[in-house]
Amino acid sequence: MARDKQVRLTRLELEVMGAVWALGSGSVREIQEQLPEHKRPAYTTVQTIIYRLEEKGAVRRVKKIGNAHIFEAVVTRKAAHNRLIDELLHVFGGSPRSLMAQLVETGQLTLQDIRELESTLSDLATRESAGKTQVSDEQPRRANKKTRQSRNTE
Amino acid sequence: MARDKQVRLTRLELEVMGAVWALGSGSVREIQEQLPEHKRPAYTTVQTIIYRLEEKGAVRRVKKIGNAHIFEAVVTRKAAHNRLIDELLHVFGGSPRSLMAQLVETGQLTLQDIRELESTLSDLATRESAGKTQVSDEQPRRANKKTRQSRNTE
DNA sequence: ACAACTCAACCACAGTTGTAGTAGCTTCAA
DNA sequence: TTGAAGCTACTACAACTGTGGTTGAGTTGT
Repeated sequence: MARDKQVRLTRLELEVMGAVWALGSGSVREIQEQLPEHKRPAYTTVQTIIYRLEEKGAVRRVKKIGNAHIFEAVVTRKAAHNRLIDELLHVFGGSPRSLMAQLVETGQLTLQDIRELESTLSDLATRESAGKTQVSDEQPRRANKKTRQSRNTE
Repeated sequence: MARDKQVRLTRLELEVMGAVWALGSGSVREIQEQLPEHKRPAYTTVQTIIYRLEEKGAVRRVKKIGNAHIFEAVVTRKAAHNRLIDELLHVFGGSPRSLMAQLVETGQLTLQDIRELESTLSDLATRESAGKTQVSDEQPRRANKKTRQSRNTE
């Protein structure tokens, strides 16, 4: 459960959060360098965004190494993604189905994908009864022994 | 085919476009009144948005009734939705699957839904071979004789 | 101990968005 | 033909976004 903080993130903020999530934690410099070189803003731009994210409560300073602050995400990737989905769904009149339909229609989702999802899912539903199972947040292909500490809040 | 105009729409603009799509065409007043009463902006606010949408090429004036201009959408609902999906997908690392996974995880999409979609889809795929089939954009339940002129661009 | 670096803090600024007021045409009913 | 009502075309403006410069303090190798 754990009520997640609801913040609206802009495009650039999301981009930066992406870097933070990928890093786990890091300095502004590290975060900047984590961003793809082509669309990599100036150091101070990233810094500004980090500050704004901090005000919004999306990241926080955890410690200081040398004279550099180390930041980490407060808002989880999942929470942020959820927010986005909700907004998208709102536009779609709240129907996840029409969303999916369109994904299919544009070929972004194949029948194949759906079948896979379905089987994964029904498996999951079955074993659901006994023991908590966590659906992985990302890289659903590599089923390694869980990427980092993924708490229930994540 | 038919290359659709790619415009970025803001939340409010989308809201207004929603009204325009729903109406087919209408005056600023009609569009305003089409919006849900709770979040209904002032007349002039809607007017401003319409003007901006016009500049962006998302709507156009089709005629004049009395002294009121009648607007209609240039950008289709589908095109706009697609744009949104693409952006969301970008955030999700381009994977529609993780998007779906999350929809499922949050219970916004049930196994049931997926199965239905799957069967609808495989049916469709089968008859695809012979004759163009159009997956409906909205209200998939009421199969009435097409809501107005829906051109191939829609 | 100091020069060379690196960061943190601020500041700036234009473009976008949300929101709406005002002034002045047009129309329509009397 | 006139006045009310409805519209259009402008204007305003604050908050939010994207982008990055400047300045000065902290850290470090030599």
